Amino acid sequence: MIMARRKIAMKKIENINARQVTFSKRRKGLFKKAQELSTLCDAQIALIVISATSKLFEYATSSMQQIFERRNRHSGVQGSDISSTAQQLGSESFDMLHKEIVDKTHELSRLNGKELQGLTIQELHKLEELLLRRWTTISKIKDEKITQEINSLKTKEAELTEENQKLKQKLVPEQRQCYESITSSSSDFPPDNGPSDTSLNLGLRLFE
Amino acid sequence: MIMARRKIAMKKIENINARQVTFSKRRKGLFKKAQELSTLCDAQIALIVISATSKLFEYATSSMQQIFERRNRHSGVQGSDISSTAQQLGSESFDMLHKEIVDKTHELSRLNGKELQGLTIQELHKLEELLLRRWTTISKIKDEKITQEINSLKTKEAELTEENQKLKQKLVPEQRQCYESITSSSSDFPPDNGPSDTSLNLGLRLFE
DNA sequence: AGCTATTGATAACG
DNA sequence: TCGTTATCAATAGCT
Repeated sequence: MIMARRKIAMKKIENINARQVTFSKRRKGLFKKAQELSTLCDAQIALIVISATSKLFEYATSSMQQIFERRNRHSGVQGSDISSTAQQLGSESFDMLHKEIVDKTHELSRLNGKELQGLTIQELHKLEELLLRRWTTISKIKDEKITQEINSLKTKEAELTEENQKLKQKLVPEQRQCYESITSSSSDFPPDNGPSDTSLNLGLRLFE
Repeated sequence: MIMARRKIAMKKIENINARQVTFSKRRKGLFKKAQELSTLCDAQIALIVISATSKLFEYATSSMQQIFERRNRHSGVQGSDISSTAQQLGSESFDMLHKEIVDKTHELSRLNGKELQGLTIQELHKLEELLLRRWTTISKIKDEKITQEINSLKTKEAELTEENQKLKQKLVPEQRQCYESITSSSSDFPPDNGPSDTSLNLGLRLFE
């Protein structure tokens, strides 16, 4: 590239002001290109840019956003049965991933210098891809399971709420009054905007 | 952008062949732009692209690697080394997995086939460790969130159940009977038959 | 921030 | 996939 009125050398722009301007312009262009590539070719993209002045800019397609999870959630939550289930799930996945990596490594070891240099690099790339794919797969499966779990709980909640309503209707007015407060507190629940989202939506979203 | 002989609509290219070609060209262009931006403006950049067919491509400046290595070391505590401006600007726990993959890949790429077999294996082991650590971290964060969500739902459920019981006690025996079935059905939960396995097995085989 | 002269990127085709 | 080329897009230098 390099363009317009005149070419510029492909080296660091020394003039601070000019560099700043170029950074702004090119950064914008880069992000646009990234977004277009993802749209046109259905690719998953993550892009992080940090300026010389340490300003951070990032872009990620939704599928990549999962990975941008933030850790600002501190839960003081004790392990429920479900919690341990989740942990278990994690361990299992972990073990499988680990096993795959070990196997792969051993297999590569067996190649034992017989292979070309290029092939080794190739294998490395394969491994790398494999790992990423593994991670993605596991992550996805986990999400699905979690979503199921949560939906199940929500369904149950709905059932209970409904039963609740029915029961209340059976009560005489005087009795019902005793429970008014409880009722209202439990019926205004987190706005159920499409089940399952809560835990999966915290990615950042740029370009949307 | 959109260019050349004719403009193209900014939507997914349906023709598979054309999409593949465009992906190749644009990806190349995008990486070039990224490289130029980093050179001209002394910016730190990490870029990961995954094609619709799950092929992985990435680019990262070396300075980016250092930053993330440092950040990863402190990944345990959120506010520890956040004195740096870059981290203040948000996304402090940004995509460590992908970042590390990128870093590692570049490191490995730099070996450029010249290295000994043993060293390659070493690198593989490093990569393995890295990925596992990343995966674990992310998995943990997610589990925490999930646990929170689920516990919240469970609390709600308990409240409703309790209220339910109270309401039932207010009913005369004949009425109560009508709801016996509902109660029991909603309390026994989906058979949690060994979570996660089925779906985790669809992994690809190695060296396919 | 805007404005253009230029150069760069690339869609269509071979 | 690779090369060519007509066009469109990005942007360097100025204001």
